[in-house]
Amino acid sequence: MARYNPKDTEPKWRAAWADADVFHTRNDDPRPKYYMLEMFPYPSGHIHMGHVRNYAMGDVVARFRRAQGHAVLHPMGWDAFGMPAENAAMERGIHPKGWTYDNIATMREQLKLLGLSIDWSREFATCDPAYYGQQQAWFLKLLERGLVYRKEATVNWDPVDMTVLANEQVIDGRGWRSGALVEKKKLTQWFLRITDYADDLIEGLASLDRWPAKVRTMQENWIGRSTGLQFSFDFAGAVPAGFESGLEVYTTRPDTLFGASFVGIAPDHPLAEQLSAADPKVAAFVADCRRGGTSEAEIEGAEKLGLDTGLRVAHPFAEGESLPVWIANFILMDYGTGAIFGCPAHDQRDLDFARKYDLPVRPVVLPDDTEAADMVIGTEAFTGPGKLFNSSFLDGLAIEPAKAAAVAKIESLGKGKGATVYRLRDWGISRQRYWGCPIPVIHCPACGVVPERAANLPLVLPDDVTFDKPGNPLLRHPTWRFTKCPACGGDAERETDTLDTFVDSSWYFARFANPDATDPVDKAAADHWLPVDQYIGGIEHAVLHLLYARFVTRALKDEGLVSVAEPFDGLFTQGMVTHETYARQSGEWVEPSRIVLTAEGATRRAVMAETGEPLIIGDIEKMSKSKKNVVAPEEIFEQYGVDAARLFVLSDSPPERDVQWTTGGVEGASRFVQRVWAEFDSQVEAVAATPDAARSDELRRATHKIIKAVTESIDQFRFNSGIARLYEFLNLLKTFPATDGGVVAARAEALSVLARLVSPYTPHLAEECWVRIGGEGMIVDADWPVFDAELAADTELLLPVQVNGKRRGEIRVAPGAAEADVREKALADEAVSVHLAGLTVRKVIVVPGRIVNIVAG
RNA sequence: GCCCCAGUGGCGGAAUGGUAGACGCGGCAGACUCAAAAUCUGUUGCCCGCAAGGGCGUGCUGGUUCGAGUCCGGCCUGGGGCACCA
Repeated sequence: MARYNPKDTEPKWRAAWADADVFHTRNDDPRPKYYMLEMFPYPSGHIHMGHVRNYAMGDVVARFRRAQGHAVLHPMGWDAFGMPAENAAMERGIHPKGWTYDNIATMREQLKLLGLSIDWSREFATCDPAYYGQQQAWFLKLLERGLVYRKEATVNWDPVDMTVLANEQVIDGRGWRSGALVEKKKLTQWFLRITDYADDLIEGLASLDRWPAKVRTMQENWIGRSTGLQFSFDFAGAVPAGFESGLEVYTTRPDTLFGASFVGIAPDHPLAEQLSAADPKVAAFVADCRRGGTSEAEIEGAEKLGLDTGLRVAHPFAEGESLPVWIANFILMDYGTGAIFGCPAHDQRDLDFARKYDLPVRPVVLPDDTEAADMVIGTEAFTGPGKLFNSSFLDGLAIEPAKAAAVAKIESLGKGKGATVYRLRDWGISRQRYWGCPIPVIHCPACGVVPERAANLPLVLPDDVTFDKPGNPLLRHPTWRFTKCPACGGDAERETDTLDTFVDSSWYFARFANPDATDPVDKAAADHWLPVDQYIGGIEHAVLHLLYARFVTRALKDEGLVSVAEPFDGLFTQGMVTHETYARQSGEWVEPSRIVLTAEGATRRAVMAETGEPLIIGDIEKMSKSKKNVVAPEEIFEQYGVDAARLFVLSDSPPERDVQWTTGGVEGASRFVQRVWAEFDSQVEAVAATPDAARSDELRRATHKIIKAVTESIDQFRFNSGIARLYEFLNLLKTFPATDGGVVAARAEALSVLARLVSPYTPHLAEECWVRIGGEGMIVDADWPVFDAELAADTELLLPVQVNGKRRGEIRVAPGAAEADVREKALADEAVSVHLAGLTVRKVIVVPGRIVNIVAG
């Protein structure tokens, strides 16, 4: 019996699949479609274990659906624009284009090693002019529709990457890629009007029932819709220039208007700027506010600061009453109107502010169990439910009706109206970088911003650029910038900003339907394939890529390019691959490949392989170069084979959770591969014998049960449980050896099923096994086994019998046995009756097919 | 601060309200071997016991139930998201 050698077998089958072009998908395939997509990779140069897990998962689903008779679209491409290519260019003097395409070539070969069922004929990179030219085409359509605009705005500037970042790309005050503290800068930038779709993006979430609730919640929070009232306060006394119609504020608590004790404006509110110009004291205060940092810790510790402007506004309801106008550092200009009214009794920030500056605190909401006289606000604002009091016409109303009444009153006074406000801002897409999709517009001194002519697309990035100086090389290019205005023909300049790479990845799934289309999207092909039936990727894109893609799909739909609003019908967010860390006493990290692990009982030790120097076993963390806890996929493939690696990353943890890479674990998977092969390889000439009906029946039942279990486990993304059942099945199969002539037929069925059930996980092994049992064609073309419901059901049940909730015995009964019979059998059981001695049976609970519980006392 | 998720053997984890710990890793013992590796077999939650057997046990705590890892209340710990968002 030969040991299974993946090094010989795996390349052979990959070549066989490629030769037969089995994974080529036709758009006119009449079978039901299934679009399986994993988030496409950035071509960093090497695949890592995270890729292995992501693509192995997708491949299991793709192969499974394929075997079930679907026309499966399973493509691959490259998210190829972006900073690292430019960094490489600056550090090593190579061109970003060459660097990127070289990396793609390397990674394509590495991915192909994984044996993925991918239609490589549809491959493209976002940096291909054929792709980004089409992106420029739809960008211009959106520009025409007014979904793209340009404005001066305070933006997030990453001083390390020297570019602007969108709000979604600033994590805790730092650039998402560089980790540098983000600065605020005023720049003229291009924006996509994602806020136009804010409502629709929230409403759409409800239909995404195959998305993790967590991602939907994150998007909902990110969009941050709140409903309230926007209205203006009339100035009482002096009226600042330009504010004749009053001061606009926004509130979600119009019911608390009678508790208002001040009005606050943001330090960068136009009124504050106007006052600064006239008064150095105000100017100094505003400058002070700007100095505050944006990081979490700084905001947490920041003290409330305010300055009384001396201006006053009239209370809209209470005749003759007026409120002071303060500039306050905790009010944000870019939310609502940049101005609020403060109700200290029922808002913690307002209360902190009021206590510091000695402003009145007037409670207007009374908790149901409290007397008005006892309602005292100390250092905590009351934000709970109750009835309005101290509030004139609102008195006695609960909060919600009071809100409605206040809004109605303001509306009838013509001072404002109910308003919905979002936390979401428009998507800033300008990047002051070279390696991205050029924004196809021209700045003409006479005509202003003029779109490039469609006929001139793709507007190709020039290759002859230099990276010897920081900043955008397009700005320094001697000729590319300078062009003629498409409208008037006069001298004009091209836009030198490029598009955020998240634009590139926000529609690629539609392009896969037909990557050669002469329009951005081949409508018929996209209508056939979209939406993606199953999308898989990391949770880190919950409010980045996944939100942008939903928005762009809607925009493209309104443009008539696609028919769906939601691009991804099912979403699965897979966990990361982690590894234990090892360090020398000095704190220096050590690669796993240089250590030896030993265990004695529960005590584990790590030492340097060469010197025996004891090491510290550290935390289990995401594989990263800095912690040196990285395991290279190629080395694993070389040592254990691709199948074992694929199997292990899916077998050890639920797919949504992190999986810890361990040598022992991959060795276990490798052992399984060997043991499966051994079962197939041990086939001997069938010995003529009388079939053993009982034993054959037992094996057949197990076989049909495993079909059911594995089918369901893939359906439900419970790969680890399904694999465990396969291990179990193999253990059982080993008790029906090939030499047993009585089970020849049942064993043949079991092997045929086993080969097909493991094929999504270990496709190379499965092909080899298929040949060994004389399967027809390649297993990749074989049908998924179907279980016989009768065989998959039990013929005899082993029911536990409890006495007062403790398990005391077991009885064998037929499924569907009459309750009275089960009861009688349970009471008669010897082990049970021992525990019933001296007790009176009060009640017998029979749960059919499950358990018997005897209550006795 | 608000919202969400998770806590089960030495480890990863399994368990439609119904035999807790499947399966794998690790450990221990044995077979094979001159020996080691590989492989195979057995065993492996904790405590008492020679054994048969018994007791305890799913973060803590209270409850619902014939029966709770699972449902409900309160708490603790860890992780994630949002956050001066009016």
